[in-house]
Amino acid sequence: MQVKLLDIYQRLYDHFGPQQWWPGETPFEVMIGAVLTQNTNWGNVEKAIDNLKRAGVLSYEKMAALPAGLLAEYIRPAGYYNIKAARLGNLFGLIRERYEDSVERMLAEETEELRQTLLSVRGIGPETADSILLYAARRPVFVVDAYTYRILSRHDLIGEEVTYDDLQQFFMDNIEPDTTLYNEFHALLVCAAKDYCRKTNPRCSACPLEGV
DNA sequence: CACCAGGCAAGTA
DNA sequence: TACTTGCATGGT
Repeated sequence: MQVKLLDIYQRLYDHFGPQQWWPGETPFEVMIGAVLTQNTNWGNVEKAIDNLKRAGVLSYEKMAALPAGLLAEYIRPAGYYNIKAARLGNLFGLIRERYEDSVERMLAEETEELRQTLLSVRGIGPETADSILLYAARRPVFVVDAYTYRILSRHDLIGEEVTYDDLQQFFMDNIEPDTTLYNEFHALLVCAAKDYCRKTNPRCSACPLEGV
């Protein structure tokens, strides 16, 4: 492709500044947030995580031992609380059975192997798996989401038919592996989509990507 | 009131 | 295979 992705990144960074996404205190907290934020506003996820913190159960050992119904109550503000409680339970099952109850051992797994393993968990799809890899395990893995599609297609940079893996590969083929850069770029695309590329606002006015 | 939010899986034909 | 639906709270 002719357009330089780094040019897009630079424009967005100049316009919006650093985003400092996902400032969780531990990789475990970040991982939980990755599941809770599925199709959900981050503000609601913070409420759920705050519930877990105040209850003193925001650790693998404590959370994995909770009855499903109680876990669901804590994460209620994040929405879809029953299904998310089940999904977290599935993730804890993976940690128990494959990584000997050790989050550290899981996060130390080789990147591609860990990605495939995460994808085998019911309730963890590509975006959640890659968010865990990038934001919790700090691997240089690009996270694609609905906003990534929307922005690139609105600017005629991709076709409507590209898959998640296509788009991820496109970014990773054109940008050097860099965890911090991938982190900021993803956050900036979300930021731009919210401000200029909403579903109800197909024509961007004052868009920082005008003319790319 | 309607619409949206940092998805994913199951059901239907 | 290709669409559609369910899951659910909270902010604008």
